[in-house]
Amino acid sequence: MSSIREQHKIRTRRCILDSAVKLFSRKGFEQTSIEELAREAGIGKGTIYSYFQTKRDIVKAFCDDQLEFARSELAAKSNPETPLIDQLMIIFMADFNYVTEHKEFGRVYLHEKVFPKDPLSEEDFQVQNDYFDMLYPIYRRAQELGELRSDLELLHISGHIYAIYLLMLSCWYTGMIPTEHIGEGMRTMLTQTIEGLKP
Amino acid sequence: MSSIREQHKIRTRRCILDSAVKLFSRKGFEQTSIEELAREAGIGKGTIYSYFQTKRDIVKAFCDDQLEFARSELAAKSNPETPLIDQLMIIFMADFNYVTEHKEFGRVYLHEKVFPKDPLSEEDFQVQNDYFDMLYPIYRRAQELGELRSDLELLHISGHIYAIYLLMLSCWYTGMIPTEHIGEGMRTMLTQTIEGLKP
DNA sequence: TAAAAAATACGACCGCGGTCGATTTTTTCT
DNA sequence: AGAAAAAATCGACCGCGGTCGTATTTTTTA
Repeated sequence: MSSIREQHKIRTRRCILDSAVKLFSRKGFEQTSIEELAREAGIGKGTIYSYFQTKRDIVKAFCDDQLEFARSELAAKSNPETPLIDQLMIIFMADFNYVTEHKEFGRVYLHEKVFPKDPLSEEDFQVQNDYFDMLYPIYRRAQELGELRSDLELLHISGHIYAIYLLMLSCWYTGMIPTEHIGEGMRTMLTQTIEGLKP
Repeated sequence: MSSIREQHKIRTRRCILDSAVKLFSRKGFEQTSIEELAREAGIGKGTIYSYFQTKRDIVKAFCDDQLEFARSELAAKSNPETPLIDQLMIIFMADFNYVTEHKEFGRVYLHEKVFPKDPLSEEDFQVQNDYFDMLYPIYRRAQELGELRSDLELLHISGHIYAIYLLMLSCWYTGMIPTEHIGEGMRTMLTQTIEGLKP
């Protein structure tokens, strides 16, 4: 029904996000001003703030979208018959490769999501939970196949593996591990997670 | 030798840090302006920038100092005869309690240290390594006592436990786990780390 | 001890993120 | 169709982080 208006809004929003990807990737997040972004998108500065509440929210919106997309992609690709660790490697390395190509977005997003200023909103929790939910079937299947203990809560298993993923991201952002070694590092740590630290 | 000048510099630096602790804790990091901080410290705005390069560096300086202090404290307290997990709980809960009382400092510090904009400087790496080094004797002792596998590199063990610690901090900052449950969560996850995920 | 040199303190100034009321564009009502 | 209402656009404006040239204080020199 409401046509011109709605369509235009959707197009403008896309345009802002596209311009953001272009500029943030090229010049960095902090080095790109909202005015520049507005100019690139061909709109006024104030208009951006009727689409996004803060500069960081632009990153959040983009990443949430991408995460949703990645989730649907992976749900299709995943093969429950391959060993757990290989499935995890496929998922996390896909994620990781994405981050390396959008370093600035990943960084700002991680700041907001991992160590936020205020507790996460109900909506942000949902994004997080949706991601965990995607992995649950994999863990459950691994439990059935005897690859994972069945006496552990799925939440704790998910959390544990998420922790390892965060660690690897941190190692990459800090420069402790170069891009080309992240894969083997990830595999080593995942193996260690599954095997355990005790003899 | 150089007296008046050096002494005054040290005193001013302390004064800035004290004022920062006071104001950041009371009003939050972003909500406290440098001008306010300068007024509280009884100096000019520009002067602050001859002691610290950026606003966030004030937090970094404070936290690095505290970390150094905490390290020396713990080295004295630690008892190599208690079970590994209890030692780790003592160390990390001490850290954690400190963070809860300096939430704003911890948040800004973690952003800088875990997902930094640029690779960590040599100096920042040192701070990190010093912290790991403090834990190495504990892990080595645990290996000798048969509590930890001896075929694992200490770096990987340290990294793994650090990952769990980051996870718990994230759960706290996001509001996923309330303060009073962090202890049991930490213990659960550490146990799971040591036992492993496979049957 | 006076003057030169060096180090430190300062606040006006700049560009940026974000706000707000005035203006324009679209929709709804009669 | 035209008027009234609603929604969206805009850029001047505000406070903040950070810079920089100038003023002030301390140290060195003679």
